[in-house]
Amino acid sequence: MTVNRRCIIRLSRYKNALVRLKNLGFVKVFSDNLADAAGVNSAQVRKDFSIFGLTGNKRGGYRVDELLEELNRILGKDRVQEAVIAGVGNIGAALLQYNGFEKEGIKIRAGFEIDPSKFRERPGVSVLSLEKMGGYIRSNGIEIGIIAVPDFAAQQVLEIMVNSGIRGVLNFAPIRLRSSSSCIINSVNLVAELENVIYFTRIADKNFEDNESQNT
Amino acid sequence: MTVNRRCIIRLSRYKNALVRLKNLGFVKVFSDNLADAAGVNSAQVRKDFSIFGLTGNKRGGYRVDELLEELNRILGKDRVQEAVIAGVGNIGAALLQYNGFEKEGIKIRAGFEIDPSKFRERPGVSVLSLEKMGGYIRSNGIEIGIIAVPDFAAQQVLEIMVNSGIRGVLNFAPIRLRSSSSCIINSVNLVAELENVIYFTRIADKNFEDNESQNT
DNA sequence: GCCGTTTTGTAACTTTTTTCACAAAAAAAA
DNA sequence: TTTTTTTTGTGAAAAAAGTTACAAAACGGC
Repeated sequence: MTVNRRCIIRLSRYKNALVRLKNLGFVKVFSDNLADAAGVNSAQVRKDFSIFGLTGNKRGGYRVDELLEELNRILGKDRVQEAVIAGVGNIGAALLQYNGFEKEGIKIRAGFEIDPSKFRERPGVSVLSLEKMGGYIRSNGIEIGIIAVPDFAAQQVLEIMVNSGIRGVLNFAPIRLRSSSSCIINSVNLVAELENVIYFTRIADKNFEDNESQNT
Repeated sequence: MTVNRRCIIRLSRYKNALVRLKNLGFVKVFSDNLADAAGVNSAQVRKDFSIFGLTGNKRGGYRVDELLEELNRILGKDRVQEAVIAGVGNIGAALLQYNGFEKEGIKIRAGFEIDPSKFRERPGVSVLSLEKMGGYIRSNGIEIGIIAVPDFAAQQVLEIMVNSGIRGVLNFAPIRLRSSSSCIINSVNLVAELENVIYFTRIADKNFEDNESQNT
């Protein structure tokens, strides 16, 4: 009954599925369809919806339009969300230009770097000195930050962000960040995610070999 | 007692923490230290270790060297893991050059694209036509794939990968991929992760406002 | 060598998350 | 209109994940 990280991730998935269904001309949708698209049980879908008071019609399912609008509202899409990125290396630069965010109403306003060779003024998104980050966040009232600096610099960058008014952070540095409760942190560790794939792939290989040897 | 996704993610974190501790000159480590570094309970650490038969010494903790070696073995670091990337747009290009993978013994061998303007032969990593992907995977015996193509192309790319011998995939396309059980899929949805941050940030703001209005 | 202290390993418990199952509602069919 | 069918919404049950708590072991000081 509580709203947790995974629950919100599921809402994002339902939303994505709905956008696709809408583009295909669907007008209504059943919990079953969304469950399938999100890879969960249909009761899970209905339960998630009930948490947020999203209701459908018995036998009629949910109206795609309405549901999409509600999900967008819940996920904060009723206004453009602005964010900044610290660290414009490989990952940071990619995110700075990534059109997936813009499509979903998230606008990356600027990037900040320590390496001057990466500075550049651009029409939409500038890359500025990391020293200017605090001031930028404060004067533009930015609340969301993305950390894509090396692990040894991440905690310090976080502190600048939080002190300047950032309330939520998506962190790509492979280290645990500590923050006051006033700042939400969500970490994505790309290496760990790939190690995860590698682990389960090898396990599967092993099981397969085991099965084969059993068959002999 | 079961090995699940989160458990392996934790192992990666313990491993990262151990590397840092080793560089700081630590010779032994306690479950407490690792728990702290990974943001979990110390019993969780010991339980995770017990699943894999990793033992320490009562009162003596764990030897950093040994533990690191064991974790590396479990996570498949006893040999270089090779991977290919489909889609060399923003995210794909960043991952192609990301040094975090190489540092952890994961070698991205090639990228594959549909857009010829992105083709290029490079000393280490070439970007080739997507049409060549199947052949490349097969002739090099690659088992791990990274999908960074747009959502509408992802399922098709997955099928080429699986048919060519890929056994595990890290997927960045914001769509649910369906595969035979012979291929492990782990999806990272960057927009959903950021939406997650935004959601909880707004909730926190709301609670804060609520608290303030209570104080008035 | 003995004693107090610290830390592991794990069994039992608690909490969280997911699934099952079904009454109630509503559409469609008869 | 009545019956049948389908699908929601939600308690209750099950499964999974995480925490507590403590006996057993091992280190260091005396």
